[in-house]
Amino acid sequence: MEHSFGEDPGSGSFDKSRVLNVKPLRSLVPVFPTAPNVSSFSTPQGAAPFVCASPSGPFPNGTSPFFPFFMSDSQRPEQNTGGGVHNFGPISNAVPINSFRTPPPGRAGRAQQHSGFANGDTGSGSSRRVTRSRGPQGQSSAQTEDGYSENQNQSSECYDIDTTETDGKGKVGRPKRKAQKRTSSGGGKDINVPSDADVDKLVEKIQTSFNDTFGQTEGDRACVEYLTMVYDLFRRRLSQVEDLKEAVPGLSRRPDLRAGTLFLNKGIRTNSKKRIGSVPGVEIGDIFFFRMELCLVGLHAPSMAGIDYMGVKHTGEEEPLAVSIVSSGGYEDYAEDPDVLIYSGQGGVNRRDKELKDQKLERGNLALEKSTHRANDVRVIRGVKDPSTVAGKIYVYDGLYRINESWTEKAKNGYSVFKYKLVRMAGQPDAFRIWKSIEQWKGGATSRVGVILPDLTSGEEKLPVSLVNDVDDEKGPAHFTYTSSLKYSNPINLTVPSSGCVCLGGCLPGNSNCPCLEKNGGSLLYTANGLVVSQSSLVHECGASCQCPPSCRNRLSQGGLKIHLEVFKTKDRGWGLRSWDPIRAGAFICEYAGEVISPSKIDKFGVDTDDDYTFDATRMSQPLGVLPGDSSEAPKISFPLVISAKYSGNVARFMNHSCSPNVFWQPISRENKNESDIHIAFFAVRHIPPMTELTYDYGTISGDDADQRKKKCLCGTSKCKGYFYQ
DNA sequence: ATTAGTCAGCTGTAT
DNA sequence: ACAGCTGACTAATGG
Repeated sequence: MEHSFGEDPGSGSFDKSRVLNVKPLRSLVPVFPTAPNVSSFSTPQGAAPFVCASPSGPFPNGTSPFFPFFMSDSQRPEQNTGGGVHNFGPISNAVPINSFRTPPPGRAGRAQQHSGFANGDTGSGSSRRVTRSRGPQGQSSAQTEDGYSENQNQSSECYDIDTTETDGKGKVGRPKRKAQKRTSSGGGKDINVPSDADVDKLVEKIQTSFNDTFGQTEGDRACVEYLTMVYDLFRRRLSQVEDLKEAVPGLSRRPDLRAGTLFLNKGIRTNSKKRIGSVPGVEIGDIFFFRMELCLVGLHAPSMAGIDYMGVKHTGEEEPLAVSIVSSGGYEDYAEDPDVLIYSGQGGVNRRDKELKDQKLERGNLALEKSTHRANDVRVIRGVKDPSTVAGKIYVYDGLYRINESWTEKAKNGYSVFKYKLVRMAGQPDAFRIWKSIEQWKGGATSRVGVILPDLTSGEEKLPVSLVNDVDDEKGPAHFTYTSSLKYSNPINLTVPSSGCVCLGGCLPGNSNCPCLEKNGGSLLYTANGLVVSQSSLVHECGASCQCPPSCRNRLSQGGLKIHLEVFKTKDRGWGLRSWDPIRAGAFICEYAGEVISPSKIDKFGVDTDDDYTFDATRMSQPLGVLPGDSSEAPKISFPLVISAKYSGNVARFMNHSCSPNVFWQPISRENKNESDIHIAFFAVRHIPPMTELTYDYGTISGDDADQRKKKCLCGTSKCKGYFYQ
C-alpha cells in the first residue's frame, strides 16, 4: 500500500458545484451480442425483454440456456471459457496418480479405513523426504548457510533445515470423527448439496486442479491467491453441507478445520517448508480469517499455537529459532503501536484444570529467546478486532520484525510471564498501520489528506462513502445522481408465475417446502453469516411477496451497503473504489445501480456511444468464485441485461477492470408479485484487505466493433492480457 | 528409523 | 463450555 494516509486539518467543507466534468476513465458502450440476436431477448410478441427461467428452463429462443444446477459432471457440456485463459487448468476426471500409491507397510490396513483422506499424500510426492530433526542429535538434511549474519539479504532465504514436516500421510492413525449420519434432511428431496462421499471427490478434484496448475511451483502470488480462494470456497461449501445436518451433540461444526485438514492431507498447500523471513506469494497486508489459512500458505504452521519455530544449525549446534508469531489477544500483549509489539510467551496455564503457573523457557519461549540473540527476522501476524465476524478477529500479516529485548515479568495473576519486544523492520509497506488509521477516521477524530466529500451519497446509503483524492488536484468525477437502486423502465413479466414463501422466521436450509429455496435447487445459496457459497448462473432471492422478514438469509443483497466504501482517485486509472473494512471472500459488496437499458430502446435509438458507465451482463468472463469440480459449478455465461449508470448510479459504477479481479458479479432474481427483477450483485472473490482497490473483469465481447472497444489495460497484474473491453 | 500414544496450544463456536 | 486438529514430544518397537 503505497498511499500515505496522513492528516489534513484543513479540508472540511466542500462545494458540490465544484464536482466538475472530468473525463472518466471508462467509456463504455452498451453491447449486445450481435444485431440479429437482439431480438432473441424479446418474446415473439415483444412483451418482455427477457424471461426469467427456472434452472431447468424454459429458455427464450436463441438464448443459450443456463447450465442446470443438477447436472452431473458427465452431463455437463464443455465449459465455454470464451476463448480466454484457463485459470484453473482442465479439470479431469482421472484419478490422481498418487491415489495408487502403495501404502507403507504396516499402515495399509489402518489407512484404508479412512476412505476419505487416508491416502492423501502430497502432490509434490516423492521429493518430500521427511526426516525429523529432534534435539541435538536430530540429523538434519544439512544447511550450509548459517543464516545469522546481520545481513539483510539473509532474511528471505529459505533455511533448508529439516523440520518436522508432516507429509500428510503420517498422522492418519489418529481416530477421526465417528461415522457421520447421513443428512437426508428435508423431505428426502434431491438437494443440491454434496454428501460426505461427494466431499471426498470434490477434494480430489481440487487436488488435481491445484497440482495441474501449481504442481511445479512452490509459492508464488498466483498460487497463494488461488489456494486461499479455493480454501474458502470449499469451506463455505462445507458449511452449507453442515447447515443441512441436524445438530449432533458431540459433533461440532468446524468447516474451517475440516477444510484445512482435508487440504493438508491432500497436499493442497504451498511453502510447506519452514523458513525464516518472508514467504513467497504472501504479501504484507494480506488478511486471513482462519488459522488454517496461515498454515496452508506457509506463513505460520501450527494450527493453534502462537509461536512457530524451527531448528537451525549454527556452528554445528542446532538451536530453535522463532520464524513467526501470531498476536491474537489471548495474552496480555501490548499491540497498539504499529511498529512495536510486546509479545507474551506461551504457556503458564494448564488447559484442563486451568491451573496457573509460571511460564517455562521451553518450546516457543525458548525459540524467541534464541531469536532475540540471533536477531533473525520474525514474521508477525497481528490479530485485529473485527466486529463483523463471529470470531471477532481477523489476522493481518504485518511483515518482518526483530526481537530487541526479552524479559520476564509478573502477570496480573501473579505468575511470571516471558515478554518479547518486537520492532518492525523499516522499509516495509504499511499494513497494520492502515487499520489503525481507519480506526481513527471512523472515530471522526482526525481528518485526512485529500478528502473531497465525506459522503458522496448524500445520505442515500446507510453508510457514508467518502470521495478522496490524494494523488492530484482533480476535484471529482463527472456529475451524476447517486441512487442506490436499479430502475426498470418496463416491468418484467414472469413467464412462470410463482408465489413467494411463507417462512415467517426467515428461510432456512433444509426446508423443502420453501418455494424460494426450491428455485435455487433446494438449497440456500448463502451461508449463515452472509456469504455466497459460490458463483452460479442465477440466484433467486426472496422478494416483495415473500412473508419472510428483511433479515431473511435469502435477502443478502437487499440490505444496502454493509461495507464502508470510498471512491478514490487512482494513480493512472481514473477513479476507483476501495473499502475501509476488510472484506471476506464471498461477502456481498454492492449491487450495480442505474437504469436498465432495454434492448428495444437500443434498437430504436442506436447505441449510446458516449455512455461511460455501463454494466453489460452479456459479456463473457472467466468463472471466478467457483470450486473446481463442484457439482453445482456453473460457468459464467452471458445474461441479457444492460445497465446504464451514466446519469444515476451507485458506487459500483466506479469499479475498474482487472485481469486478475478480486470481485465477481452475480445475477440475482428478486421475486415481486408476478414480476421479477434481475439485479447484479458484486461479491468478493477472495479476502480483500482494507484500502485495496476493488476490481472486476469487464469481460470480453465479440463482433465487428470489438476492436474499437479494446482499451489498454493498466491493471498491472501478472495475468494482465494487456487490454480490456470498454 | 519408524510408529503409536499423549499433551497442550494467545481456536472458535454453540449454549 | 468443550470439541477439534496439529506439531512436539515420548516411549516402544524393528532393522
